[in-house]
Amino acid sequence: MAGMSDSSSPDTLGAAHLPLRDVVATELRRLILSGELAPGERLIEDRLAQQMGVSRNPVREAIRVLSAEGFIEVTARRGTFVASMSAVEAMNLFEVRLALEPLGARLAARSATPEQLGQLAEILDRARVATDAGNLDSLAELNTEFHSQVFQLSANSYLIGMAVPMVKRAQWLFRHSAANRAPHSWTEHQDLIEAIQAGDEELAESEARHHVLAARASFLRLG
Amino acid sequence: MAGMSDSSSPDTLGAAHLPLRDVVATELRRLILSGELAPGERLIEDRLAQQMGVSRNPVREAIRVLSAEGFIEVTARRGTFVASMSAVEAMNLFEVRLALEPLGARLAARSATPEQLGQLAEILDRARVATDAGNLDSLAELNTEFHSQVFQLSANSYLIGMAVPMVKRAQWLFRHSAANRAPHSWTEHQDLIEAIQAGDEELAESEARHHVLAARASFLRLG
DNA sequence: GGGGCTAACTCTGCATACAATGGCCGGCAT
DNA sequence: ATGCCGGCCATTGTATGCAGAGTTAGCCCC
Repeated sequence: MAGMSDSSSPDTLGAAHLPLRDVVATELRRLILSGELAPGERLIEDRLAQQMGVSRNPVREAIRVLSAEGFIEVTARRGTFVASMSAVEAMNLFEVRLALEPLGARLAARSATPEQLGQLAEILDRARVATDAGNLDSLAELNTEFHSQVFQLSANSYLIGMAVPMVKRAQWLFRHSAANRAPHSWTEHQDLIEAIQAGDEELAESEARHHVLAARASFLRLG
Repeated sequence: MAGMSDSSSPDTLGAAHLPLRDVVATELRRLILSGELAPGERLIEDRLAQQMGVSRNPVREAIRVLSAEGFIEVTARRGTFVASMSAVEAMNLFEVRLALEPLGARLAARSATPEQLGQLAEILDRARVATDAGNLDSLAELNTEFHSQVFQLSANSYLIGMAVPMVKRAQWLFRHSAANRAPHSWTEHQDLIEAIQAGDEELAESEARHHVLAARASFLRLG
C-alpha cells in the first residue's frame, strides 16, 4: 500500500510527491481511525475536496480504495458513508483475525530476519515509553504498527495486503468500542516476539491465537 | 456515451444501471481472468477508455479497485500493469487460502440456509453438465462460483469481502499455470457440500483444507 | 389533515480540458 | 563508439464543467 513509509523511496530526486489520491486516502483513513469522522457519517465529495484543497477526482479515487479496504460504504448514486461496525461485524472481524494472525505469526517465525526482529522490538520499546506516559492514542497506533510488522515479517505479500487493512479496522474497533487493554496486551506481544525470535512456528502461532482470543474476550466484556 | 442502456434496464424506477466504473472493473477482471490481458501487460488508461467507449475517469476508478484486489499493479506516474504471479506468490496465495477456506467452510456449516445450499448444489449440477460437455472455461468459472458461494454461506461479510477476490486470483492462477484438474476437484466439492449440509463444522473445515492442499499439490506437480 | 405530485436543489457520475512527469530519441562532445 | 544533454511525445495526474439521479419541501387536491 502506498499509504505508509516508503522509507525506501527509490523514486526520482527530491520533489517526487505522492499522488493526491494517496494523500487524500491516507488522510481519510486517519480521520476515520481517529474518530474525527464518525461511523455512519456521510462523506460529501465536494466538501472533502474543498477541505483538503484538491479537486473531486483524487477524492473519488481515494474513496474507491477506502471502500475496498472496508473503511467506508458506498451506495451507487446515493453517497458514501463511514463504515460502522455492528457487534456481529466485529465478531466477523475477530473470526478472520483468528485465522490470519496465527498464520502470520507462524510464517514470521519461519522467515524473520534479525533486522526485522529489531524493528519489532523497537516498537515494543516505544510502547513501554507510551505506557509509562499514559499516552493511550499512541499506544493504539503502536499496537497497529506491531501487528502490521508481524505480518511484514511473514514475507507473504498477499497476506500482508489483506492483513494490514484488517489490523487497522481492528484498531478502529477498539477506539470506538472502549478503552484499550494496554497492560495485558503488551506482555502477550512480548511472548509472541520471543516465539518468533526462537523460530518456533508452533509456539508463535499459538501465542498469536491466544492474543486474538484474549482481545476478543476483552471486547466481549466491554461490549 | 451512446445509448446502450436498453439492454438490461427496465428503466422503471430510477437506478437500474450500474455505474460505468463497475462495468469497467468487471470487464477488466474478465479480461485478466480470461487471459486476454496478459500478466505484465501495461494498461493505458486512454486506450482502455476508448475501447470501452467511456472516459478515463471511470477507468481510473476501476483501476484503484482492481489494484486493491491485487489484479493489477500500479506505480505512481509510471503506469499500471496486469499483475503477474511468481511461483513464490502463488505459494503465498495458497498459504492464505489454507487459512481462509477452512474457516469459510466451518462457518458455512454453522449457518447455511437450505436455500443457499440449493444454490451450491445447483452449481455442482451445472459443473456436471460442463464436465460432460468438456467445457473447461465454463468449469473454471463454476469452480470460482462454487468457492465464492461457500464463502457466501459463511455469512461473514468481512470474510466474504476478502475471500471472493482471493478465489478469483486462484482461478487466474490455474488458468495461467496449467490445465485444471477438473475430475478430482468436483468430487471433493461434493464431499464439502455434504459436510456443510450436515452442519458438521469439523468435517467441513477438514474437507476444505484437504481440497486446498490437493489443489496446491496439483499446482506444484504442474509448476 | 393526509397522500402524493412536482419543482428546486444537492450531489454523484461522467466527460473534457489542461498541467506535469517520465521515457525516448537524436545531437553533441569526449 | 560511449555517454551526457535537451527537446519531443506518450501517458499519467488534476481540475473544471455539465447532465441526470436522488432528495426534500411545499403545494394541490382529495
